[in-house]
Amino acid sequence: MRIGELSRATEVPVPTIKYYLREGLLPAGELSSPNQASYGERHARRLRLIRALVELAQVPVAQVKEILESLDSDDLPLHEQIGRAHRALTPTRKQTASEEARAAATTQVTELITRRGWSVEPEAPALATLIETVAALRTLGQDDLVGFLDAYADAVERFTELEIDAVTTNPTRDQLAESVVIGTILGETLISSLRLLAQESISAHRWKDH
Amino acid sequence: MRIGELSRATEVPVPTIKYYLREGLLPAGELSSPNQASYGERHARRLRLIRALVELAQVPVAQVKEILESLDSDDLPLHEQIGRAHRALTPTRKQTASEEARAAATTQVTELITRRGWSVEPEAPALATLIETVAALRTLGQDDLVGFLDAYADAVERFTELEIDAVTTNPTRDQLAESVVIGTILGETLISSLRLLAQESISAHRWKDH
DNA sequence: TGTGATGGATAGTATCAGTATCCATAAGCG
DNA sequence: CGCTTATGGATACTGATACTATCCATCACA
Repeated sequence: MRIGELSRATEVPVPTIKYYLREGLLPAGELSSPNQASYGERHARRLRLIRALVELAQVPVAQVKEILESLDSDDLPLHEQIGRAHRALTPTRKQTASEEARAAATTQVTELITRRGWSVEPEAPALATLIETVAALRTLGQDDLVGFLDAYADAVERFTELEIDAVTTNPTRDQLAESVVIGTILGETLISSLRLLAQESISAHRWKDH
Repeated sequence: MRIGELSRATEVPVPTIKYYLREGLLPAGELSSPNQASYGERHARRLRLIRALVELAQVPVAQVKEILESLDSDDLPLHEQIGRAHRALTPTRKQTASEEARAAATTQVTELITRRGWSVEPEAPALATLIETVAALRTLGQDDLVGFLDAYADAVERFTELEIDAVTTNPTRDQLAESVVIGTILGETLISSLRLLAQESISAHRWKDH
């Protein structure tokens, strides 16, 4: 495949493909002469993955790069690969909450994690986000939602188990890692749109009269 | 409160507050003279909400504006207010999937919705996202994840009911609408960080040896 | 009376995700 | 063989977003 065919096969414009090549998201094609390269099915597959992450899941290009790098480093233990992808997905946010709000939230989240028996490294980026979110909800006067932390955790635990079961059926390690990453990211898009639909449907019934 | 005090109270820089004023995210203070305005607790509250949405939930400023406008239009029925906020949250995405992948996904999603008895308008933006996501998962060879659509929907339905119950305890309509919006948006941040933590924890146990 | 803050307007900046342009070369066609 | 079109690689440009910075004519307050 030359670049034009790759473009037609994936519906990604040629200049965009060139951009991804420049940025190192897509490995270079095999050069047959200084200005002639050929791309294979692997490239098409990778390109489709990039588009799904960038367009659908709105993952920034720089993060997509890190995620793909973690996928490509199959010398790492699987758990470490997943950890890297997670880190790429959770940008270090500015701390929004006040000192004391954060302290309270930290205690609450830590207790939640102990209660559930989760093993989480203290540096996990998602932990910081969770703490900031709980603190923000408190500050915004939404304490009742915070009261549902356990209910959320229940639900989340349940489908995470399912996901991991599903994904474990993958024959090779490579495919396994890729499935986990796709599942993590597109799964989120899936959940969030399902949630919006559920909300609309339930709220329509509940507040017909308001 | 003058702008400097508002800035100190919320830890938002003065130029940023001015920017939000310009963009119409924050209502102007009450002018006592041509260059002297005073802001109240309502402004501080609004500002904290803006920050939570922009920094924590990464909602683009333009969308935040629409969301706030829907909150402020309490002449609309509640369900319509929520619908507007939803629309602001789901940017119309480019269609990524191929014709036939989308057709298949549409059928599957429609069946899911019927099976669940959800009432969803066909123009709901989340619907389009859901369809594109299912199509993308298929294209990327993750059919097994698509098989879990019902399991996801179960979980999502369960906590959406809880949220709506919680939020319904709010005394006034204004507060109710605000709670729904905050719950929708920050709830998503909450769920996604819980999910990442659950994944790390489960994957650590499951793949110690990989 | 003068020092610092304020409202309002306008301009500038950094980052991001592409697009566009150029060029020397190569491939395919008649 | 010549001509058109495509290609790889480099560099430059663009439009959107979310602020920052600067200016200036007031204004409050010590």
